[in-house]
Amino acid sequence: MHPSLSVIRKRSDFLAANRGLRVARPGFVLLARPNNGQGKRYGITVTKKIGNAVVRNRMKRRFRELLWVALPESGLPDHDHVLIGREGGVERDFAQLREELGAALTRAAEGKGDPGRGPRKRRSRRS
RNA sequence: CCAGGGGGCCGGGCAGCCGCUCCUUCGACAGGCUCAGGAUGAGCGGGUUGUUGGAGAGGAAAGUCCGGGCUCCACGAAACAAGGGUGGCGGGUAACGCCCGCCCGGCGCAAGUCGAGGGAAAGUGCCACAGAGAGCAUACCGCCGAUGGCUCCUUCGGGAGAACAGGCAAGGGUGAAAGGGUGCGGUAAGAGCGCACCGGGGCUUCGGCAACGCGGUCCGCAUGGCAAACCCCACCCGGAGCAAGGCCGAAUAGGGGCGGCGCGCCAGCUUGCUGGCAGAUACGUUUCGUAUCGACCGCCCGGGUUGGCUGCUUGAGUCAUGGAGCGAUCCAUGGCCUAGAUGAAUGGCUGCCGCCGCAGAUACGGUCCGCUCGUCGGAUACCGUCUGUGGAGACAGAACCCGGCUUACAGGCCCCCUGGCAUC
Repeated sequence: MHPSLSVIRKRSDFLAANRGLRVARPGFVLLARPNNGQGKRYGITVTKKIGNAVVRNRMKRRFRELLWVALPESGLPDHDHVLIGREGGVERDFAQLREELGAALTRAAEGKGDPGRGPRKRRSRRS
């Protein structure tokens, strides 16, 4: 891994990223949010809706490769970057995904995100 | 060759570029700790980064259905009860609901395969629908009507008829199941009523560790099914799980205990310190002196949040050889070390080979035909071979570790067996 990168490990950070910039692309959704000077961090979310463990792991591995290449060059400094897998992301061409991620990062750096999902119903969690 | 049965194994390979995790060799960098100290130094331990060498998902890693190891908790021991599980017999095993062998029964020509396979005269309950009748069985259609009565005839001996009483359970019909089966005799018609064979039950010789089997003998033999309904019998089982459990340091808030038990007044200014007086405790034989203390401090213990380390991979391990056993499996000797991740590594991209289909080329090999039987001549694109092109690539990702079971699975390989056909 590139020395300037680190991994997001806390659930609360993932939830916080939801409130940041949001750029949607056919294979994935990019979330970006400032993190108070903790450097460039990344996280990957692939839900069970996408497929079984094999499919999910493969998607995570490909996304990780993409991020390792793209973030040191064009990532947003001191931001959390979260990639959310979407249906079709596994079959999508790798080079195409790379271009789309670059475009998404550029767009996020300009501060332009897609409209968010709007206020979600809060589900009260036990524990 | 065709059809079928059983068992075992594999489940892509090679290369290039860029990477990940864990060990390992040798450095570099900046900290830390300990020892010694004049500087220097010696040792330890991780972190970052480079470098040398190495390892890195499955047969089901899955479902989490059984059985164990390990850990903590509970508990005098044991028995009983409750609840759950298992259920032919013997063996294997750490153990099992697993495996092996055998027995019995069903299916199949056979190889084989399937079976929760203890108890139904201990008791309770259920047997829907259909059907006349379904558990102290029953009589709808039917059969008979010997016997008694009725009608008719009579040579007065009796005969014929209908089917009232009554007898029967063979045949039909219903059903998953109708109170042994087939046949002969028997009878008015029938019926284990009698007999033969088959089936069943009791007792028993012999064989077998046993389940059970072979035979003998007695009994004409009403007493069904469901126990995956309750139940009875025999045997087994404490609970929770690696987020188990153990350890470590720091910051912040802050609980308990012990000790200081005195918590005050005055002045100065740097506004929380200094000085003085009073005070408490200890010591010194005294009104005195010295030391310490002074509303928060010191020490110890405990809990919460977060992080790190450990548990963590050497184990009922695996391979080879030899031996015991029909086998599951066990024993001996020797070799080997074979993933340890934690928002979770074991990969990303590309090329070639291999697999399948289609098109084309080739008479080199197979194949077919002919004779002069040869290192022969001819035919043919069916197979091989070569070229091009298109496609398929399953089920599925370790999470403390083992033994099983179950379920999913593209394609492929090997061995054994059975039946049929052909040839010798």
